[in-house]
Amino acid sequence: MSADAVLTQAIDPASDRAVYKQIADHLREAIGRGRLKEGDQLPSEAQLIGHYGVARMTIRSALRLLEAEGLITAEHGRGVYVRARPPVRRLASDRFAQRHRKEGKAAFIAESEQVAATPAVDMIKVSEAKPPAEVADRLKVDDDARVVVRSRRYLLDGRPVETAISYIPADLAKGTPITDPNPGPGGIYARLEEQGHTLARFTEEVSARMPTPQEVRLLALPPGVPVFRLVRTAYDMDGRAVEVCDTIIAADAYLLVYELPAH
Amino acid sequence: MSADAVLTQAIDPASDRAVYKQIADHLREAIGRGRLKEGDQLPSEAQLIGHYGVARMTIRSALRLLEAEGLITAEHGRGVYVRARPPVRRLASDRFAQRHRKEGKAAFIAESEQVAATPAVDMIKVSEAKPPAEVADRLKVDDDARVVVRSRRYLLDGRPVETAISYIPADLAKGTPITDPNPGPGGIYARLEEQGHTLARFTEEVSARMPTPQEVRLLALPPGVPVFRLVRTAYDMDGRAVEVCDTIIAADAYLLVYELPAH
DNA sequence: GAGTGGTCTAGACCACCAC
DNA sequence: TGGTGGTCTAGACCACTCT
Repeated sequence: MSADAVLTQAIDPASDRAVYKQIADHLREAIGRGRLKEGDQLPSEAQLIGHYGVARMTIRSALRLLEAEGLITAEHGRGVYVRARPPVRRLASDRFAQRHRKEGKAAFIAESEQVAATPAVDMIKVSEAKPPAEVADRLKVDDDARVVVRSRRYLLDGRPVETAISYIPADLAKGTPITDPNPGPGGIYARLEEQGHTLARFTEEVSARMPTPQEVRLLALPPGVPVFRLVRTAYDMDGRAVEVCDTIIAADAYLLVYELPAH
Repeated sequence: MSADAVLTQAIDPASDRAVYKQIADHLREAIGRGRLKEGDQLPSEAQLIGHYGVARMTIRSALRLLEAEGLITAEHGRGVYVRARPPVRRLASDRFAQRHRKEGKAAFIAESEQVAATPAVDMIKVSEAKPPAEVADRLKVDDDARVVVRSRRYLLDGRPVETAISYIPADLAKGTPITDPNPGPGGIYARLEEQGHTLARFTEEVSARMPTPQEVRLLALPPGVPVFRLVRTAYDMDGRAVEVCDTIIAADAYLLVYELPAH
């Protein structure tokens, strides 16, 4: 089993470094050097206790450290495994370009075709409310203006990958399918353009942090995986902000690619 | 003290949820609702033990959970505090635009002026080596081509904020100050343009993950803070990749802002 | 010196999984 | 049923900070 290949080092009792950190160092190094590969099972807690001659909590402290670093996942009743990184999806900065909407496909649908996965959307909720202050700022509307709030979750092959909440000024959405759960072909951007609000540009604000417990549930996130938060604002040809979309995605599943001007 | 305002709830022994998770829920809620504000001290472990009537390890499990979420930091001998978020620096997508180089200022220097902080660079190392495979791909050179490797760390007001490693094809750098620790006014981009490689565009690939122990040291990162990794490739007017820069920054200190085309 | 968090022990019982 | 990880107890000693 993997134990023989991994359990080769011993604790240095003279070292100032805590025993559990030394054990974590050994395991991290085994993963880094490829002695433990993605999906491999680590030695069990009992084996680690036997090899290092320490108490169980000391072993568990080491494992929790590596879990928080995103290197391993513990599976109750089965064992501890080297975390397998999910296939990475590239999000290109032109993914909202008009040409991608011409065939009546919303951005998420078009992307999912490239990775040959089955897209789905669930937990769709549409309501009208006052915008959060952050959103009101970006839409340049009053705090007590009304906005249509569209929230939903995206899935690929049944696995949740993204949550999103869109905010559209109510006067732009009223009387259009934007207020329906299903906004029709091409998504809400197509509907906004039909209303004369041809999209001119977007800004996207990217941050990253550890997920909230709610996000852990919604995206089925393992420990040690941060999330990206993308706040995208869409502007029409008149420079008016017509939508703000607040998106949360698992950071280990995405690579964001942007073009920067040099002039 | 804060303890009275916080220690108001009790464990539900009928709940399936683990006791330490319930305690973490209480404290997380107190932080979320503002009963505990940034920088506030949490009740001590002894106070929490007394209030909840559980063993110390149970309290510590709850605190470690919140620490991994980035909500609190423990300070040895002092107490546990609600994590204060550092001031956020905006990195705009035009930060490498040529106009910002005209005054002889490298990007980092120009940015630091906007936040009225004192910039510094240390740990500068310049060497020549074979590029990592990822870099060779982006530079479109052979794996055994030679590149100049420039690594350094940036600081604001003495606090480390960024590490960066640049890779420049050796034939572009030879005989220029690019191989010197100090590349001169405007940085290496100014030197490349002097050599006739006027910069046309950049791509930036953004990922996020938990930091390695080395990154924790170099950037003085607290637990529960992910890092951004930015891999930027610079292209000249002929479409040739002239530099790849691999940057690590603390995710809690940065907001990345990009412009997306709509056409 | 008093109070704080950091590490570690040696047990216990439970829940989940695979055989 | 045996092995796995998840939770919890009741201690101990240590290192750090502040007064």
